Amino acid sequence: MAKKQTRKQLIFEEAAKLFRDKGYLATSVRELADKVGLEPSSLYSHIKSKEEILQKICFDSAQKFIDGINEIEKLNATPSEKLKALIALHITIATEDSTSVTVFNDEWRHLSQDVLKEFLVLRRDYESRFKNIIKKGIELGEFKNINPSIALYTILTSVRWLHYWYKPGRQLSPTDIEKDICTLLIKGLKE
Amino acid sequence: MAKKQTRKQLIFEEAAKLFRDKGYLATSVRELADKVGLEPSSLYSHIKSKEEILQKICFDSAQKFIDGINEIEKLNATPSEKLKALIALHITIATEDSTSVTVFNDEWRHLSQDVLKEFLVLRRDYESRFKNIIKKGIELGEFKNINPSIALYTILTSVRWLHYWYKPGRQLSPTDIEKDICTLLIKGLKE
DNA sequence: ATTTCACTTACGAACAATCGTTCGCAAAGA
DNA sequence: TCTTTGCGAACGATTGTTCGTAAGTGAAAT
Repeated sequence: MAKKQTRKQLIFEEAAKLFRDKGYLATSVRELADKVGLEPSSLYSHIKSKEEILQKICFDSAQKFIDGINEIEKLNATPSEKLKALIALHITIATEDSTSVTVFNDEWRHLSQDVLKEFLVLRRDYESRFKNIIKKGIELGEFKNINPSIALYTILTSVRWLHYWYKPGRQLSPTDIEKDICTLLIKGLKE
Repeated sequence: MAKKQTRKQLIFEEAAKLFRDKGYLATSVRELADKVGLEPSSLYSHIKSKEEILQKICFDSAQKFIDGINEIEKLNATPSEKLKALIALHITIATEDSTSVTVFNDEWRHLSQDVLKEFLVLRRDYESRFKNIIKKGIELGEFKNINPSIALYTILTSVRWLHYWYKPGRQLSPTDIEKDICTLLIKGLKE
């Protein structure tokens, strides 16, 4: 039982790495089997399909963001503080689960129709809640009167390069990175 | 001759759209042929290979950015002004060539080894020149003392969502968008 | 301690489908 | 007549997955 969990886990981990490095479509089941040390057909004792793996990665990652924003919304804090917490959340997830998050960001569109629809609902909901925090901040005069969608997407995507640059063991810690990105987005680059 | 150009152009345009919507690997030559109104084999009277199309899209887009930064570097302007011009450049390209730029951003990694190497050289060079402008701004005290790489990548990627949100005919013009994004990145969201 | 039994895991072979591309040949245009 | 363009058929390669079967595993029964 414990061993089975380990094998299955290994498959998902190696798959995530391959999806990240080559993309979902460019990753073959045979290649994955090779990484895990099995024959292709043997994989199917552990997984239902190749797409099942992508689904798990995408929805697990999504859940992390949702859990995060759930906590942040509960906070008794100003929009400024909540926004900072959100940026911190994204950076934490991007540095701690860099592999999965890259796949989540770049490969979700290869989900099959039904699952894709589910996924997009989650995403739309998340974006809407994020946007509400921005809107609130504008209302209260904490934020500049910028189009909320523009602010939302600029902030959302401005954290999406991390996986490609950040390597654990870099001189800069996630905390340092977080500080700089927060500064840039909230106070601007200009001195 | 004119007709040939038109046909070939049509193929590249339809291919770009398909690559944007489904990804390079998920786009089949048969599907492309269908869009163009030809049989698959007939495509090869106009193109050398499927990858040739991807190459053209990627390098043509790259050239636009390079041309842009060439002009900007020549300007007798402060780093602040140059940065603004760079952001404007990215937004202009993203709104005017939204299709190609999306492919350029998301599909370059499917270029074959040799060409990929070339491509990455161009990109590294561009990023380095962009970063130098940021560094200069920090030196002169125009910009905050943020890690230049972090500033670079945050700015670079913060413009990459446009293709997904921007549709010609939206209430917001590219100029409006540009204004908001510049404000956000340079002066920050905080009032 | 040994045997039995059910269940999980692994394998080799093969499947149908799809992929990008080639080839010989005909039609069309200059 | 020569070159360009288009087509149908087919190529070899690769794709995700299935199937029958054998080996391994752990608990229950002898």
